[in-house]
Amino acid sequence: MSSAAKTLELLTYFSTNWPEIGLSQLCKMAKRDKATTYRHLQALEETGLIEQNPMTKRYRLGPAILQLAQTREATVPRKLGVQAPLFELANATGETCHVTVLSGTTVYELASCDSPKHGTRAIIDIQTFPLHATASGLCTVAFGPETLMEVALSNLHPFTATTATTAQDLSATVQTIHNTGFGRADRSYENEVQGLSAPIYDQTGHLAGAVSVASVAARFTPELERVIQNELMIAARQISKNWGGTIPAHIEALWAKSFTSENVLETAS
Amino acid sequence: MSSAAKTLELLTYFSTNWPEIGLSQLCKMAKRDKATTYRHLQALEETGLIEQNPMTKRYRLGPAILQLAQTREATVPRKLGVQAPLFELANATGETCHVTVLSGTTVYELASCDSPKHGTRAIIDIQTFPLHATASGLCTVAFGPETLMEVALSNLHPFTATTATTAQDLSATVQTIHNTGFGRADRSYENEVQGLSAPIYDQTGHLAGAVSVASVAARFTPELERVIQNELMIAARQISKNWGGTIPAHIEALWAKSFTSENVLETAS
DNA sequence: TATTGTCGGTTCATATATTGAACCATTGTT
DNA sequence: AACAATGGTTCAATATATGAACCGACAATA
Repeated sequence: MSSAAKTLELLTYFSTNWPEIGLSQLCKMAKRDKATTYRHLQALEETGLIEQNPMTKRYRLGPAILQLAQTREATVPRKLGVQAPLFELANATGETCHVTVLSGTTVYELASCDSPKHGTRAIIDIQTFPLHATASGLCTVAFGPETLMEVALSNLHPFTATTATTAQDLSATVQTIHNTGFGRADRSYENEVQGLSAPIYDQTGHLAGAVSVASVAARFTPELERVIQNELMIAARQISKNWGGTIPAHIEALWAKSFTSENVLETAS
Repeated sequence: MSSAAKTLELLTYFSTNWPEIGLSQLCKMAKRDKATTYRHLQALEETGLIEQNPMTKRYRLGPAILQLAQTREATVPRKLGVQAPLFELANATGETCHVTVLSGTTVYELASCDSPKHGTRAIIDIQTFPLHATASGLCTVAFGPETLMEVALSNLHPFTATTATTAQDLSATVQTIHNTGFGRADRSYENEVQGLSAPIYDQTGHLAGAVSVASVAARFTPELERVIQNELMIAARQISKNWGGTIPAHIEALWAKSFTSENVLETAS
């Protein structure tokens, strides 16, 4: 691992839950030497990516981050095209929704939206989504670049009893997604969460991310699944459009088939 | 210079004007070796701070930036407290306004706001503000930590004929600011731009940044200066309040004195 | 007030990770 | 077909990162 990578990795320890971290604390978290970590922090501080709270002496993310974010969003306006469809999706399904983006071989959360409908909600607070255990991750593996499968296989951490932990499990799960056009995670990341997802595309024509609904497993029914799938299609199409892309014909075909072959009788509300 | 610092420095080459940069191009800009730069870019890509446009093979800022920005703003909600006062300031003065923040020994732009009032506007598009040549920078030197003076002295780049290029010049300029409570840059960064600024404070009680108005020098009059100073005080107080701080009494005293001793006859509109 | 633990920060000999000239493969141009 | 770009890779030389031990400051404990 390069020194630069180690330095950058420190940034991932800052979150809304833990926004300020002292030197010693960060050393424990990152399992690094104090002197090394200190120098790394200084490099980050020089460029403004972090700053030291003058009162507590602890470190927190710095102002340069905002600069960069402005540039990023001005260049590749992802978030802008996500807000409205995601809000719609949360309202229509009554569940917590996420949009993730694929960058390299990592699935990042871009935005999320809670629905006020239910008292209990599925709350996921992670910054990167495991490829093999979440609906978004699985969907990305299924429709993203092939190399992702290897990456997924290299870390089959068993989150729950139903997490795919063997190459066979995983490839079977992904195969199902290939056949239906929807990502699905049956309590495979958290015990009480049922995930469904759909792929998103941008102007490159490649998969750019995924939109997902995290449903509380206890109230998950075939009817709700229909509703969610329907809303996911709408959201995925809209976000793809906003990102300058379209859902490829073969995915649309899968969705159409999925809706005619299984529950023909009614189109979900 | 540490390898990590070199890596991070690459991020500064991305801007809204130049959002995508190829490997060779970046090497020229940063005056670095290709192999080195490539490895640095890979480290940045691993953490999602940049990503490679799969079409053009060029690099651009990545999605992780947005993550971090969310966390930063959730932790230290700077931007939120700036928008409204800055908009007011731009409207009231009819000029382009900026808010800068001090982090370490660097003055970063946080937000800016154009006024639609005039056809010609002062447009400043930089990400960091020179300490010795801009109203924001000078204001920060005057009221920020003392070490800033040394940093300012270490780079007295002559932008225009009136830029302070000697220790004497600079310390005289800063002394004036100490006496008036307003930062001032008389065409010292760009020939046609007259800058005025006021300091901003946060909950630490230390200077946190500055708010500034960049006026087109051709239409700069004593009356306009009065108006701008008045609006700057309002904006600086409001932003400081939003950031959990207040303008220190000694600054308020300077402002009061400035308004009673010089132009007693009228309080600027 | 002495003791102990923890904090942020620093030092320096050791050794490990970084470096860059030269190289390759691909693509588009003349 | 030769040329000049591009992005990407190799390997010996060496500049750079590393971490155990250290320091001074602070807070809690006794």
